[in-house]
Amino acid sequence: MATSETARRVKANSPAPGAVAVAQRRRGAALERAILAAAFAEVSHVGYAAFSVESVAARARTGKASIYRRWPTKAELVLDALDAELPSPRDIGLGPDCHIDESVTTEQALHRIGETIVRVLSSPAGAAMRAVKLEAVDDLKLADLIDQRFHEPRRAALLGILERGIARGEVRPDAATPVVADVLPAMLVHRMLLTNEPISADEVHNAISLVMIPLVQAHG
Amino acid sequence: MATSETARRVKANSPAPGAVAVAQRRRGAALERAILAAAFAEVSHVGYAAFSVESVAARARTGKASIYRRWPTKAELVLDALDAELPSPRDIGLGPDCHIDESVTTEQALHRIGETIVRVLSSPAGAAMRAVKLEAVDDLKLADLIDQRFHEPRRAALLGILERGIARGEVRPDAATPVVADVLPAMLVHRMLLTNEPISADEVHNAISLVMIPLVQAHG
Amino acid sequence: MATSETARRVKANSPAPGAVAVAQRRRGAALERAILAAAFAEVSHVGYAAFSVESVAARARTGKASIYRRWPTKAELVLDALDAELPSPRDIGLGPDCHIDESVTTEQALHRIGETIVRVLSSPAGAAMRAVKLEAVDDLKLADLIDQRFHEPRRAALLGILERGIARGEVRPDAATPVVADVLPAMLVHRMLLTNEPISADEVHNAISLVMIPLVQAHG
Amino acid sequence: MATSETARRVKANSPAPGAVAVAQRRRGAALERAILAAAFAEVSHVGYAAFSVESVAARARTGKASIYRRWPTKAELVLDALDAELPSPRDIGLGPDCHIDESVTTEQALHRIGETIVRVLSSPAGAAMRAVKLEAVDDLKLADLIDQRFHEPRRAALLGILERGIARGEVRPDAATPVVADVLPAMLVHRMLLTNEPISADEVHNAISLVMIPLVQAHG
DNA sequence: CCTTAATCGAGACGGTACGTCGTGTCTTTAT
DNA sequence: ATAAAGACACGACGTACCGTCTCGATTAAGG
Repeated sequence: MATSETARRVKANSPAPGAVAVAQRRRGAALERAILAAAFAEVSHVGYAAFSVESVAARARTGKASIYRRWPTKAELVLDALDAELPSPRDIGLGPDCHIDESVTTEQALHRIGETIVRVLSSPAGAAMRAVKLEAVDDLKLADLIDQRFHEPRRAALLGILERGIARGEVRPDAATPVVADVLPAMLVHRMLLTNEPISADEVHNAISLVMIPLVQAHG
Repeated sequence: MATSETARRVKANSPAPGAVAVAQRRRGAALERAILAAAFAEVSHVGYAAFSVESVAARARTGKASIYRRWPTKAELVLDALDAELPSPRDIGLGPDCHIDESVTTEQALHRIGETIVRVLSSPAGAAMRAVKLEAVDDLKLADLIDQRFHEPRRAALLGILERGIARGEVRPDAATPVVADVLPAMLVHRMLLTNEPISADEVHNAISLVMIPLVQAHG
Repeated sequence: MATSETARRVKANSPAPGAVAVAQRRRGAALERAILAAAFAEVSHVGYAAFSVESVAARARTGKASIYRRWPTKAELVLDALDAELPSPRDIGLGPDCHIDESVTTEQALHRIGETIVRVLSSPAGAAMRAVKLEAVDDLKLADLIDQRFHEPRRAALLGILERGIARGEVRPDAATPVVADVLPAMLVHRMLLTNEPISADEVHNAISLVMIPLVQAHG
Repeated sequence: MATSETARRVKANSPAPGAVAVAQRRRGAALERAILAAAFAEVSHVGYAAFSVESVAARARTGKASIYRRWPTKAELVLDALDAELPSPRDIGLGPDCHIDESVTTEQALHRIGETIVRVLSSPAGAAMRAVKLEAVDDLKLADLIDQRFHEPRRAALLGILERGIARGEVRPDAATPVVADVLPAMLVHRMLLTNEPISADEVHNAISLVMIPLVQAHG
């Protein structure tokens, strides 16, 4: 039995009368983009908890199967959606291969990256991202994915800043390690998770001047 | 009339005719404890995401209504369950009035506290706690509760260690601030959330020797 | 993960503003009747092939689970729905304990039952019933069920008529067997299945006068 | 941009790189035969209800389009499959021109034909055939095709036997009518559809000795 | 012989329905 | 009154097929 001797439906198939072109059936990358955009919209509007594959499919005007074919879990779908929409380090001029102007000091660069982290975390997308981490609590693979996608680039950007600082004599030579590079994001994320209140500019300033700078500065 | 001889009838409500005594019906505090224990067991076994009120009710051999009457949301139920089962700060040697032996250096004390944090975070209850924390993203009350219950004692303990270190001349005088005291927990929690893998002793060691010590040490 | 941290929806729960009474939630027999009525309506309107549990649930304003709790398969649901709505032999005065007027001859009684069979088979419900048999082709249990519910009563009614005929001297004494009693329904059903055209009164007449009467009549 | 590194990419379309030769692509009649064989296999193995075009395509190692191009509906596909695989009337000794030995009585001939009907109906193909027949309830063309292919030959054979019986003095002169000739097939088909259990030799015997013989015999 | 047009194989696509599960509410029965 | 049990209305889950469609790869035929 299983499924369907589902009545031969009188195929409507009318091309949405009024539509200019028949809205070509999308496939491949175009469809993928549409789904990701819908997923991002969905997660921004209703949040992660209320997020459903069903709604995304409806919003993207596609079938659930086309989504499940690409993303096995809700978390990975949301992750990709965020990835496609959130600014990457490069977008804000801090990517590993981005040139930073000579006049910018290490401290200023740290501020810039700190503010970006805070801004992203504070957006609706940031809330979604934190929620995805929830999912990752019991899911090693997902946790790794988040690390690779979100944290690794920032870690690299920070490492780059530290190395540049060494070259400029502002940072002590042994400070450019991953452990040190993780300190700033860790503090900001932790702070956000703890109190769930907006992080003020002062707090970012404090984290940098009271922790990062003392930690890395050349004792010259 | 000939109605539905086929229908699978709801089974007669006989109270398991073999049961000798019906094991006294619990109520009030006794019932509450049973539910919390079941919730804790559930969250430890299947994790937070797969946690369901239905399963808790089954495990506690009670009805869902008895649970909903007491806890409006899953998060609060789990939080209460954790609260009831997790060791208190004093139990793990982090109480504000716990004495540290003279012979212990600041670095050794930091190690001790780092290992304690890791041990608690790594337990099943810790996993649940992390999940509740992330769930609490939009819930200030929950966030505060967790902060007060889990993080505040550690912050206090760390501040105590730093002040003791200043007295012993091992720590520079201006390092005993809440911001600095939060660095170690932040790093460990962040690390845990990121990769969800067990944190090795080496990593704790690194966090302390590469970050905490350079950050706080007196420049002799 | 599985299901739902499905957003705490702001329960509308408004009792259909304007509704006189809150339309008490149905249960047990009342709900069952509503479902069967909906199923019958559905099968009559769209036919068996296009019949879906989903639509029945919608029409009966209940959930699918309440249907699946009672009927494991579509076929059994339809069967029960038909059973509840179709006339039983007793309804048409041919039940085993129904008294038949003295003045009615065996031949007339056979006509009456033949016409009833044809009428039922020709109704939308009859079409559905035939379709249920399709399902039964690979399903022994279902086939038995159909036999018990639909054919056994008619067989009994026919046997009753034959026995009455023996008492009246119109039927030879050894003709009142199940095999003989099945001949008329078999012919009519077979004829219906074969050509799918309406069966005329003449055809029923022929079946009776050319087959049944010669088969059972006393040779006196 | 950083789009969906997670997305499970459609696998590259390489033609199974280990396969030595790609086993010639079929078309036209050869392909058609392969599809019909697959459809027959499918209907024999899983039955008519669970039959799916998708499975047939997989089994025949072709695409769904190649099937839909040829058969618009499941029923027609199955019917053609049966048509191609089932034995023709002549193969089973029911052809109009098959000679019956002098020594065979009418009763013996009826037995022979009854057993043949039962054998065919009981085969997997017979089950499929019954299902198609029931499916054809609303499809006159299909109904006719089945009638012509399966029932007409039997009716003719039976009429032949009855006429031969008249000539031999075993059958009363007015019994050789289509209505009478349909009685035996009707009973057997009906019996099969009803209970879906194998029909024993005894049952065939009963149908003949309790119904056919009394019905047709000369009263001499 | 080499195009060129079919048509094949594979499977993505937009859908519908499946049967299951968990939600939070409600009802019933038995303490 | 409240506990236990579980039915109920609902909505989403992830899967299976539907019938249509697109996209190379293969072929058989025609120039």
